[in-house]
Amino acid sequence: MKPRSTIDERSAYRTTIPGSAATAILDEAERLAQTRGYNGFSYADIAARLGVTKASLHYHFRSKADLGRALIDRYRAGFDAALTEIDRQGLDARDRLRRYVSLYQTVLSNDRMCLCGMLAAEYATLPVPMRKGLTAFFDANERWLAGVLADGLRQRTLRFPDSAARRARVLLGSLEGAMMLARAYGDASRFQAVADRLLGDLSSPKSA
Amino acid sequence: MKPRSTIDERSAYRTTIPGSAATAILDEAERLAQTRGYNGFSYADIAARLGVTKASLHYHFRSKADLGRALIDRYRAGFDAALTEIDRQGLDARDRLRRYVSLYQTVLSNDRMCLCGMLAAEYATLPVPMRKGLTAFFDANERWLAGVLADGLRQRTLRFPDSAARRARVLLGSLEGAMMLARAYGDASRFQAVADRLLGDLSSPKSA
DNA sequence: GTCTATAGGTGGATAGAC
DNA sequence: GTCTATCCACCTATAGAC
Repeated sequence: MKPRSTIDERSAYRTTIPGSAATAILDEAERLAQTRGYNGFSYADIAARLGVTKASLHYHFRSKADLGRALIDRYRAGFDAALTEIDRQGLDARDRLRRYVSLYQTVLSNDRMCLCGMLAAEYATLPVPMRKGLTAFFDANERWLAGVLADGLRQRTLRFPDSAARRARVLLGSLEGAMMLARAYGDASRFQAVADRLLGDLSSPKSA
Repeated sequence: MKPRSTIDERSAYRTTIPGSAATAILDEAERLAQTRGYNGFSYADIAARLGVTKASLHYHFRSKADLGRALIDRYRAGFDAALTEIDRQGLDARDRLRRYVSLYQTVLSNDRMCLCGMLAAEYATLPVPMRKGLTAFFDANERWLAGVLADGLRQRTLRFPDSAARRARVLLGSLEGAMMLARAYGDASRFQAVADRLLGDLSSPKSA
């Protein structure tokens, strides 16, 4: 049977898929950054885990700043995709928020912190190129949340006193903070309890 | 005129007050930890700022872990004192919460993050002796907040659907998270806006 | 693309003079 | 209490062989 293209053919005979080395590096760097922070891991940590030398890491990511930037870019893309997937399912505002919270919960259940929440703490020490990506990530989260909240207001499935944009900002900070503290306590249920209250605040009736 | 004691006499002729070296070290270490994190500063940073050598720092704090622990202990004591001072003034629950928020705002206006919120991000990399102090700090904050919230509930100056203890946990995480994000944006007013909403949620009437 | 080898710097920490 | 001098581990990064 003839392969449909040379690209497919090459793939079939390659033991390592294209970019897999870079992907493996990013995977391990992401895990380390989410648990120990950007200043809390080194090329040596990644190299040891992957069974390669530090020098080979520099072939894929010339500097640690480059690696850090790639980390944020990929994380951002994954998050965007996850939000798009939530939007695709035709859920109401409350269920979309629940799905959003479950993204955090998944991260936390792997003993990790949100990558960008983690890096926000280290902001002052980060290479400048990494900083822009951070606030862009938070801005994107706020925009998505504001859209969902505005939708919930229109549909009367959510209720809150201020604007959707303001409430989105409150929600984002609260979830990141709750996540951070839950991780320090090593107790993911602590996050879930707070998140449930935050969502409850948006849907509970104003009058008895 | 005869000094009342040799202790007083010595003090009068001493150019440096007792423990002032240790205090200066703690002051600078605290500033660095609040802006750059525990893993983001070194003995060299402190020594350079104070115009002494690294070796002399080790005389006062044998290891960086010792310094880190002293940092948390002092921060905790200062916070306890601030909360006691708030309680001493006979304010109602809402004003006590406003004063509590203003403690955060003061820290933030110096371009700093709450020391313990900062260290919470680095939790996995911290020397074990430092970890206990962290959660103890958060526990104390939650207890104080829960007390104020319960008081507000009794006085009917505050209103919220769940228990004071649960709401205290929501509030603490939300304030720490808002602080972290505001600092990344370099915008203290961002924190204030969120804090105002969080407090507003607790006092706004449930019915129109 | 991965290796060996190494450069050049900084980390926390200690010994011993003053 | 502070200094000089030093240790050794670790850091990011590069050169050049394979």
